[in-house]
Amino acid sequence: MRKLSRHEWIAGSFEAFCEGGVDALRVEPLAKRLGVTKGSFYHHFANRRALHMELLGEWERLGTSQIIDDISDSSPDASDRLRKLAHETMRSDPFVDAIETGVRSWAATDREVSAAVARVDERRLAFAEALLREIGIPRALAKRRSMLLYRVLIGEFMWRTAGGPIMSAREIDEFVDHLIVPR
Amino acid sequence: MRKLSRHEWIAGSFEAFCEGGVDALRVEPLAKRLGVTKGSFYHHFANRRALHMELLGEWERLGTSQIIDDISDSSPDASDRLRKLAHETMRSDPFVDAIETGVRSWAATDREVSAAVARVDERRLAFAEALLREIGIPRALAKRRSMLLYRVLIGEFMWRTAGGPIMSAREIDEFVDHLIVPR
DNA sequence: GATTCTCCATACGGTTGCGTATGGTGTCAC
DNA sequence: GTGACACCATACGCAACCGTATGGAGAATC
Repeated sequence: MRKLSRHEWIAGSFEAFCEGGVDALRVEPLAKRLGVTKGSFYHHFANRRALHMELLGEWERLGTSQIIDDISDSSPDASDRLRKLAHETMRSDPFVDAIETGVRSWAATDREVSAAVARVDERRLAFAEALLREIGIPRALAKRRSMLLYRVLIGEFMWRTAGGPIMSAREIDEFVDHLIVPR
Repeated sequence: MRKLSRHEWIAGSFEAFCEGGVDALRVEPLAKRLGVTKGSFYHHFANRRALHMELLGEWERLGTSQIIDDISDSSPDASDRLRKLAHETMRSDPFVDAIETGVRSWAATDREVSAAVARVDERRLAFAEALLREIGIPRALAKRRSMLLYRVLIGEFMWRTAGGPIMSAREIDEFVDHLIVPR
């Protein structure tokens, strides 16, 4: 008899989420997928919603700290770090694409989710804005440019998910060049 | 006894789609919403999928011609038209936001939908690219910049749907300025 | 006013999924 | 080996929804 930990349930759910969004997070199909019955699920989670919120929380935790920590001490030059941030986040990764677009789509019909997305967005934007200010861009302009960067990033995720061509390194560089120009 | 035309069904479905995405396009809830029973639905449509494809087709038809026709003969100056295009498409309209994000989210899990989205994207991109070329941007650069514009647009839709601040006129202008700079 | 056609209500069977209740199986502690 | 505990299977009731079958109401046609 197969025995699963709570974490194995979460990991399996993430996979399912990537393939089918929230709608794929159904107890019985997940159980079948994991080779158990829903008896296992209801041992680990109170209900369906509990799993959803667990995944959302996980996304929120990883969604900010991960990349930010990675970038923060990569170079003493702020524009290098910004460039690296752009390349890292734009890097094509079907797993990341699916999660980011999935969560954002989900947010459209769920207040709790959109609140989490808003928190993540805020932290990511603050990070990008701080980099731009360190480069020497004045406050208001840095704010606008960081939002522009973020819109491009979200657009890129959605775009790739729909099957569009990946943003090339050259495009990314051109774009970063524009962001860091003093004006 | 209330009698509905096929078109009234489609219009009502669009509303529901704006509020809840594809998932809200369910026969019985829609019927209740429209004040009839599903007997009416199955008189006008073969099945649920048929309605979905009808709406998708409608979106594809309107999604391109609408704005493009509006812009095409608005000014003799191409950069003015590009600026107008940016402002028009970025204009905040909850109805448009919901549909654009809803269709794009839907595309993530449905081949037929993602194909339609790809066709619409292609035509919109071609239009923007043509404007940039008319302005004098060389072919390859115009292609990259039109894709950048489009990513920002998609990002803006998703961003607003999640509750983020609307892109200001100033931000749009700054961005267009960057797109039309000769380099 | 009988016929016909359009549109719809109702009833039905079938599927999928949620959540609960209950008991079973394996694994430790001792 | 006997509790105790963690984990799971099974069975159940319930709800939502799909699609079909059938007949009825109303308007139009003649």
